Amino acid sequence: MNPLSNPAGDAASAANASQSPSFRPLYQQIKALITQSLQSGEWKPGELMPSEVELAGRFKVSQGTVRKAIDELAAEHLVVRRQGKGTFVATHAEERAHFRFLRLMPDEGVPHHPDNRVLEVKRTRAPAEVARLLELKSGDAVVYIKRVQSFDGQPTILEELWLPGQLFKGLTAERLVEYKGPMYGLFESEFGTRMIRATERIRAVAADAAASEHLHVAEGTPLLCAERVSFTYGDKAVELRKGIYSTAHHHYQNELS
Amino acid sequence: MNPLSNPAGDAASAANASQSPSFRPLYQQIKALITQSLQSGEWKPGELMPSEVELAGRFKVSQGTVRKAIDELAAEHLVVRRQGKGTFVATHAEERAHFRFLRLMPDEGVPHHPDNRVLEVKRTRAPAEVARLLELKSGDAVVYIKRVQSFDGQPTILEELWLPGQLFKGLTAERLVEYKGPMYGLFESEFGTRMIRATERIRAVAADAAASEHLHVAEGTPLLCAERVSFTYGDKAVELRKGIYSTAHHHYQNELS
DNA sequence: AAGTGGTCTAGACCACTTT
DNA sequence: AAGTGGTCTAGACCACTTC
Repeated sequence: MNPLSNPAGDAASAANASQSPSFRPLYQQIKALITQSLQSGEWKPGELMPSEVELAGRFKVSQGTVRKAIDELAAEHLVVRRQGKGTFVATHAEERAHFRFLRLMPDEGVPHHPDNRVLEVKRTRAPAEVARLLELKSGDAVVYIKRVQSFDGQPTILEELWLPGQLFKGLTAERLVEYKGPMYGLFESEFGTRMIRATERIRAVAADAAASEHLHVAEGTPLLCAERVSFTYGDKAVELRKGIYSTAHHHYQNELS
Repeated sequence: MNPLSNPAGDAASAANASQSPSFRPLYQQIKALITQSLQSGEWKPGELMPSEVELAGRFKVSQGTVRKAIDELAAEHLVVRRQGKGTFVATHAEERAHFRFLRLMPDEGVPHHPDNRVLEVKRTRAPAEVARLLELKSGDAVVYIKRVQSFDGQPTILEELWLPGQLFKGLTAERLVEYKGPMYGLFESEFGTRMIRATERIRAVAADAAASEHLHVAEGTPLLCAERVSFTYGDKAVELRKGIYSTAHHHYQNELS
């Protein structure tokens, strides 16, 4: 009640009205506001964000509260902190940490001479299964991509992607081929859709005719099958990817922690 | 220099002597001290730890500094915080989150009626490959375990384990069978070795005769092969596990975040 | 009522980067 | 020198659990 004896309590009480049910910490609310600004593109991937003091002033809270909000955003890889420089919006473009979404590693060393060959890009209608996983209606427009990734000249990954047609209107084979760097970099810079997290389901399958042809292995060869659903802000599914990995000289690397 | 104008600077300066090179935050040092106490067994898995105020007193730092140290330990799953109750040493025993190390999930629903059948337990000498991954000398004593895990009566996982002989002296088939709950619970309560994190390498392989027999699949069937190295405190490798998973009705679940 | 972790603030100083 | 994030402290109050 008394600003002098409890300046902290004021802000907290004002925002939360001290209601026990539906209580939400101030820093969570600030975090949500910052996330909205990220989503709306007020600060674009790779750009410098306002400083902590600046944000504290804007939201009328202490720097410590802003700090805790940004701490969580950094832990979720939505922003990157650099001491002395500032806080930056995370980006898939320059980010060396695209290892976050590329888990297939050579048995020794690091990926060498990666090369992408686009086999097909077309606009079509979502099959039932795809629609279900992307939370679309069956028959909605989707972009379909099929490509092969090679390392050291060895074809290693055959993958198919489905993207919501509405979000990726101008996506053509040309732009896909032109673009240098990870595909998620293209998605975020050209189509304003940033992949935040993904879930994968991994199985062992036998090589079918297509896999045999593109990965240069005998039909029936055991291969890894990774089915990925990627999400953007607000846990909205925006990519379905089905990858077939040859694990003769590579493995799927995972950390349990 | 002046305690009145900078009470905070005092503790920090005293500990770090304001040396820029080799600078290490106070809370990191506190974290290391607490980790030592965890490792030494001063507080055992499942037990209640001293409160933050108590620890702050012991280490002669502010509660906020202890708090930041414990925050990181909680993020690494070494301890668990419970509001109103206190901070507890994490345990594999009651921990429902043994999903952290069991990534194979049924295609629908959650694991049902799990059942473990121990096929073999023996003490032997480490093969070169095993010794290398466990950071032992080739020929050192190891415990070898082979078992099959079933879900809903369906044999699904065939796995082999190698453990350093020195750490698991009294480990027999009987104790393994008697023990109810996850194996890591047995390891931590009976042998004082707690698994902290692990790395896995996943491949697709063809079922050999053994896999075919124990998992009831035809020879040549594609199966997942997960090679895991687990680490305890101080990043010391203490388990090598090679699992063969049938992915007919299950998949390896992974979160990319 | 007492104790615990959780939130919030204000202020000082440190480490790092740029001007 | 100035600005940024990073550390540390002290103190108040809140939410939750237990007595």
